Amino acid sequence: MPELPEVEVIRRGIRPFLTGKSIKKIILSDKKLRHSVSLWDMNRELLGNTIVTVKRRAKYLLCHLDSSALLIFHFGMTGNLGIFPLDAPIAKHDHLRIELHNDTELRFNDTRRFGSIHLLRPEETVDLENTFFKTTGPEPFDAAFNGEYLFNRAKKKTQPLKTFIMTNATVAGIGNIYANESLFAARLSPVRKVNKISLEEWNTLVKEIRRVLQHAIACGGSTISDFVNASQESGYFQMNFKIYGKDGDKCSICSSIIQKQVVGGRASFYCSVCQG
DNA sequence: CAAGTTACCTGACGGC
DNA sequence: TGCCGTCAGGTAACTT
Repeated sequence: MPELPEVEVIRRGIRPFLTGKSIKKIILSDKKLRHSVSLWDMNRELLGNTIVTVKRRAKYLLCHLDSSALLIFHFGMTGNLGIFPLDAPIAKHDHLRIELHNDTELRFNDTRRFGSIHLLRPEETVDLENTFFKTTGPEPFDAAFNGEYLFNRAKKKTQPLKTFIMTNATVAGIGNIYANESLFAARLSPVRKVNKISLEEWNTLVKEIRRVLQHAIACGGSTISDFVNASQESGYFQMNFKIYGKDGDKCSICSSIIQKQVVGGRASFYCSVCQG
């Protein structure tokens, strides 16, 4: 379930193996992803071109080509990218293989196919923020993401706090796990109505979201479930969750029993004492 | 227009 | 043993 930290870890993991490499061959599986690209379009925009930078925006990974074309990956629930020797066995659910000129291969694997692959032609990449990312909110580490921004955005809404921060238009990259962890760190209840949150509380939440995400990136991304880091070694660092999946356990602050409740259709974990 | 619900997928797991 | 229901959650499309 790659959220922002996991995508960032994948990016850092594969970037050195991709930059400066040109694309020699592309192989697609016959399975459809949530969104995918035809082999014909891939070949036209990618073959013979060189990857110049690997970036991230929200939970998307962006491979910029020297032609200015852009190959974009979203990992959905179970997606992953890795670099392999050409003769490494093909895994079940490998949906895209991009052979590079140095006889290595970038492989996109996605068991549940909630992931997506997008390809933008050079002329489509000039103003990404107003096109592809038109509805995507600020990055959590951007100055634009601050207490005042959240306060103003929330004041006319009645949503639960957790749903609000998981909405990509509010802030990019926060999924269920880090929403739970950030709210616990900020001592805020997931079910609070967002129009009742004070500016001071929003400021605290911004600070805690950044701290939680930064910590997760530093831990190499979480290794929960089927996330595997870019070098394909499962779990080299394990993020220690304080609240996610801990229902029935004692709160690390006050020893009360951690509760589980569905909020906005998603499993939510919280301490009813600390996050009153 | 905001907010809530469902569809898309596979695999792991628990109950019987 | 094996069958079935449930759950996991990112996002878009849908309904209320």
